[in-house]
Amino acid sequence: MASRPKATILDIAREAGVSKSTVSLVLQGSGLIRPETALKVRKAIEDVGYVYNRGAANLRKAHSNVIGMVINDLTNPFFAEMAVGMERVFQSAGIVPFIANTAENPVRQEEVLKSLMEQGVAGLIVSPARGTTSGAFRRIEMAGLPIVFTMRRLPESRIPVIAPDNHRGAWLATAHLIGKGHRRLVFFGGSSDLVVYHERLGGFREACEALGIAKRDTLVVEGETSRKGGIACLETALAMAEPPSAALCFNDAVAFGVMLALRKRGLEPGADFAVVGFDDVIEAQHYMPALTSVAVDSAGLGERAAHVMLKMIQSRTTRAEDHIGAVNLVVRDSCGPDRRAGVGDAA
Amino acid sequence: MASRPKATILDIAREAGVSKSTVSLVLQGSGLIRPETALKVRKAIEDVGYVYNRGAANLRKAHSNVIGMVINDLTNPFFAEMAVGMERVFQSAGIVPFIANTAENPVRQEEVLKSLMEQGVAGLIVSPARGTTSGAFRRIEMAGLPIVFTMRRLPESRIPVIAPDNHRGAWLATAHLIGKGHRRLVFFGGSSDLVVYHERLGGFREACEALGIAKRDTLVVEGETSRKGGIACLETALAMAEPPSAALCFNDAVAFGVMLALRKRGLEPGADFAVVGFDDVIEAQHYMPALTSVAVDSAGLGERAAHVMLKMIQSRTTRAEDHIGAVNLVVRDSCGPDRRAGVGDAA
DNA sequence: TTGATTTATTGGAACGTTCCATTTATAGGC
DNA sequence: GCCTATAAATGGAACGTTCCAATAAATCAA
Repeated sequence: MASRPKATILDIAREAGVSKSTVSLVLQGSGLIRPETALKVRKAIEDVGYVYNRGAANLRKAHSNVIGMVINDLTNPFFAEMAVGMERVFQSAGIVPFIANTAENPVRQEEVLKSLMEQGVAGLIVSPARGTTSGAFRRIEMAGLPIVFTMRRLPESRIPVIAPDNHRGAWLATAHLIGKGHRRLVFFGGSSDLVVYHERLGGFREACEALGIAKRDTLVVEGETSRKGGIACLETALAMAEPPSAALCFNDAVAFGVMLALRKRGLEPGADFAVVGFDDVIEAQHYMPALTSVAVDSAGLGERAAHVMLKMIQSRTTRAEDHIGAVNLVVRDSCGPDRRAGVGDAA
Repeated sequence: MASRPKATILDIAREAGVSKSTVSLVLQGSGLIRPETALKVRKAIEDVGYVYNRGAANLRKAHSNVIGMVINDLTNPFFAEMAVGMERVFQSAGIVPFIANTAENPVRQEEVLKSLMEQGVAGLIVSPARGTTSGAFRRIEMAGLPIVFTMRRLPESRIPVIAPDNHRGAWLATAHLIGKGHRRLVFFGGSSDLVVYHERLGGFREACEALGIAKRDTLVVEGETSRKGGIACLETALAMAEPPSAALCFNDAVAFGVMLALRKRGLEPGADFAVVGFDDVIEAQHYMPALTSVAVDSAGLGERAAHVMLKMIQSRTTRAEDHIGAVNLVVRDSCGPDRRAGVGDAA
């Protein structure tokens, strides 16, 4: 039963009593073949259990129907949502996306990209792993393969990027916190090797400055962009001589960690300490308290990225416009007023 | 800049002043070539920006290094965890897993499987979409391609399965609830087109029977295996003339939905209504209250599946043993005693 | 030196497709 | 009947690799 010699179009041709060219034509759905002949061929295909060999085909026509999707952290629901958005549009274009996970590991990313290219993908959608060197995509660009970045950009690369308006999102969230009466704020999580980090932190800082928060009252604690990182961030913040009363978190995962750590210390998120997240993953609305977060429409960004990729493939170009997606702050229950100041409305 | 003609080993050969065979040998890391020659070749490879064409190679050697991983719901963190487990072991074997999502859609699944096969994968790890017909994998079996199922099995298929001990897990969870004094229990979520459903429901029923719960006190409410499904389940249960006091949920997503719906009605999960989940995803421990759930070690199952697949590929067989993974109940705060009975300890 | 042995390198056929240029069959016009 | 136009089917070269058998070069034994 194991591995009989695979059937080829020649086997089908023999079985159906036609030539290999005819079989090939049928396979491609050409209208040149008489319907009855096509039927006969299709039956033969079924009978011999034929599997199309795309590798062999690509040897001639070099137009594969798969695109690679390289993601830095599959366990972050945010990326899963984005992936689903992409799949929606690719499906209707007859393209199959293969997803590969890099787990934030540049070495792994290198392997994965290599493998995808060797496989002859038509294009690449990449959310680069942290610490990716700027040369990592040189080979891909050299090969003239369409590529777009999502969510993250590389410092000095000219590869098109599809990402949310991080700066604005952070600005909005920060303004919200300040509006609630908080006067000593902190930015939690992320690290400076990420461009996104600078964008979000920039929005935070500018909002603070614009709305009259003193420099010495706008704090920053770097950390992992995960629940664990959030826990650690809160610990360091509370250990300060003069702790902040509100935090903007790099993403929702960090915010969840912060809320968790607050609870562990007997503090109530929202009432005793305000926290706002970034990304607005589905879980955000289901937490207790529900998390105020910057919605980035991950599925929409995924769709957008897919469309850009499609366009690039069709027009065989390697250039495209950046796309900065709109964001909006979803206010829920995780940011009450600053207790000490006694300003603002109840959560 | 766009799409120059791609370099082939012949271009490299010319560049390096050797034959194509030599280049091929270098590419495969053969020890037969003189180190200096190899170096010269590698330099040429770098210079011309060569990309290996695995499709062409597979035409001859038919041993690809990619395996396909077909998952029914990428947004369920449970599967992402499993995927990560698999990747760990594949990576060290030099195999690249490509992930494809079917979104519980059998038609989509068909397309994805076809594409993966055409791409010449070495094997397939599949968590079948709900409603998959038993014939869906016939072609794959005919082709003698190694395939293993994870998490779900098909009614009468002989394809090896890697899955948790659903029956036992449900039994343990049910016994726990009964031990807490509950006397009228319900099973929430899932539907009978899933084999897993029958396994878990079976464990629930047997435990009820064995531990003296009357048939008319063991209820069942089918529903989607999602948060939304959980919400719906609770609504129907509370609308009953004689509502249950505790629920075993098909999975954690359903349990989260149930807890959410309880809150909306002003009921406290754990105190007013006991709920236990299944899968023990990471979120379970972070919910309020923390969810009691059946841990299935998803990453471990993923690793297991990967190992089985590796073994199948090496021994070029298409058979393998099923593997039923151990489960254990993680008791947290979501199951207090039955209030009405006033039995058992405090949560 | 000559042959035998080992070490490096090479040409050519094969893999399963596509596609162009042909050939063969079918129909239409007179 | 023959010629032309169209429709349907076909053979062969090409795609980029691997691998076998063969050659060329280097080393050794005598």
